[in-house]
Amino acid sequence: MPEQRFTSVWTRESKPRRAQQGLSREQIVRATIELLDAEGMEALSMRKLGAKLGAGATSLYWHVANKNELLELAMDEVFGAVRIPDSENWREVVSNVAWGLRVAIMAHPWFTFVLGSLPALGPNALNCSAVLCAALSRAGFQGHDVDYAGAAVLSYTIGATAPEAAYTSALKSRGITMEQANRDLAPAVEQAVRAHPEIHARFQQAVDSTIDPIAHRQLSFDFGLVAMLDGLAARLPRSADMPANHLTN
Amino acid sequence: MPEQRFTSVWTRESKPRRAQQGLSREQIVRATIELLDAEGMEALSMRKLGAKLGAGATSLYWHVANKNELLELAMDEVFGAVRIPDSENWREVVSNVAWGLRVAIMAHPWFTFVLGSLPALGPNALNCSAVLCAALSRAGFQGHDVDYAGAAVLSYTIGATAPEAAYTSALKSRGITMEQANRDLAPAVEQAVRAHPEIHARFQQAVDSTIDPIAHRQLSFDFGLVAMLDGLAARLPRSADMPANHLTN
DNA sequence: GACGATTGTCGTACAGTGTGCGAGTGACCT
DNA sequence: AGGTCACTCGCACACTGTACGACAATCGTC
Repeated sequence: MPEQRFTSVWTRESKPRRAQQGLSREQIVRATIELLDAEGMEALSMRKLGAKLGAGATSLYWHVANKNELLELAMDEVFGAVRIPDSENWREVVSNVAWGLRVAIMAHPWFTFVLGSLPALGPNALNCSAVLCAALSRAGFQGHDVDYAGAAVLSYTIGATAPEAAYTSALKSRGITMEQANRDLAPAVEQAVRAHPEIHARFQQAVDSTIDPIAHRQLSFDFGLVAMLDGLAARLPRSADMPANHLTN
Repeated sequence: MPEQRFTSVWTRESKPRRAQQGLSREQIVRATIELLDAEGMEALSMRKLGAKLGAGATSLYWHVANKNELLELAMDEVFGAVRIPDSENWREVVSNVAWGLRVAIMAHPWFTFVLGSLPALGPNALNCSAVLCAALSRAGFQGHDVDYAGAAVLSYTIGATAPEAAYTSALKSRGITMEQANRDLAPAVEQAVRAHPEIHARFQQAVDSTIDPIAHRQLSFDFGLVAMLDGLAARLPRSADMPANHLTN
């Protein structure tokens, strides 16, 4: 049996391109993202995408090996949308990248779906990593710890945002408002809270509607991010720079 | 237009069940997990699942509303596989739950895929949350901070493990060994590292094969987890309990 | 026991999917 | 002028989730 090779958009050299004419890979990826944003993950089909571009479905296969490659490209584009801050303060850099990534993910909820199925090896993903690592390196981390710390921040950011994006996206794709969902969830939540009194706030938005759920989640995200940064800072040789002075009480 | 309602396996009361006969929901979920484990996400089809159970494909629809519900159930089963520790020490509890969840996810790589598309509202997911929150509450967190801290740990754990599981799963489903993948990735990695010298360790497994990649990732996971726990501990009123004394240097 | 209601199974069918293949088209280079 | 590429696309195949309605089996009630 001939052993398979590992392939990804990022592991093959690109084909030579003729002068601009008709479809281009960039154009296709852009259309893919538009379609995904507008109609969600399961509405994306090659035929629909082709139609949107005024082309046949199979024409796309000249520019892209398969649908998965297309998704890899789209995912990396989201990583590319993260604005990279320019600052000397490592906490500021790391924090801004994390927030930027969060915003990008929330704007493209299908992102977490793709991330769950395909590895993220694109240049923009690597760049996000690299920016974090550079800042952490300047902060004083050394050796493997640089990568570990960078991965930790990235992991937290993605892990915190993914379920949130999945949820809002699930609502949107079924055409349900958040109020309606909260109303539908209310009995189940009530029962869950009765069984586990410890988690009263996690779903409190569903019962207590005076709290803005979006603000609530931002607070939650910030709490974890600050904790992570504090934990990292404590690892630095002399951590004389800046206490944890953030918007959480 | 009649507004849609939000539905999930967990938001509808279960049907009355007659005495055990033929298919059962538990049996179906078990078979689903077996099939997913063995052949991966995209190999799961209702027809194949029916065949595996010696039943027609559409018979399944009596016990389950649709494929998504089935995935929700399977996902919650994974949450249920996390062994809940019994300890007074909050760090031990939290740390063990995090590691347990990590192990469960790695054993069922399709998990992160489902998590990316469907919200996790099942009892076992809630229970994981609740156990964490209970420990954190005993540790001294109060009010919303309890939930925030619990969510932070869960988020980090999932975010750190998801891409890893996705990657190994992608390899497995294409029948590629890790050595082969590393070989295929090597040129791309080399180029990436040249462009971003900051991230030399993230892919070092691909070049320097003397490091066991699995151990490497465990170290990385532990690093972030300890940082998160340290950051949380620092938030406690009097953090006189136990320094960060773990396997990282 | 009889009989209607409920629970459960399944064959068929429909609309739609990703993508392999091979024929076609036009632009470029020699 | 002729050949070689970069592309586009129609067709076809195997396969998907699931709505529907016809069946069988078992139950509660008389």
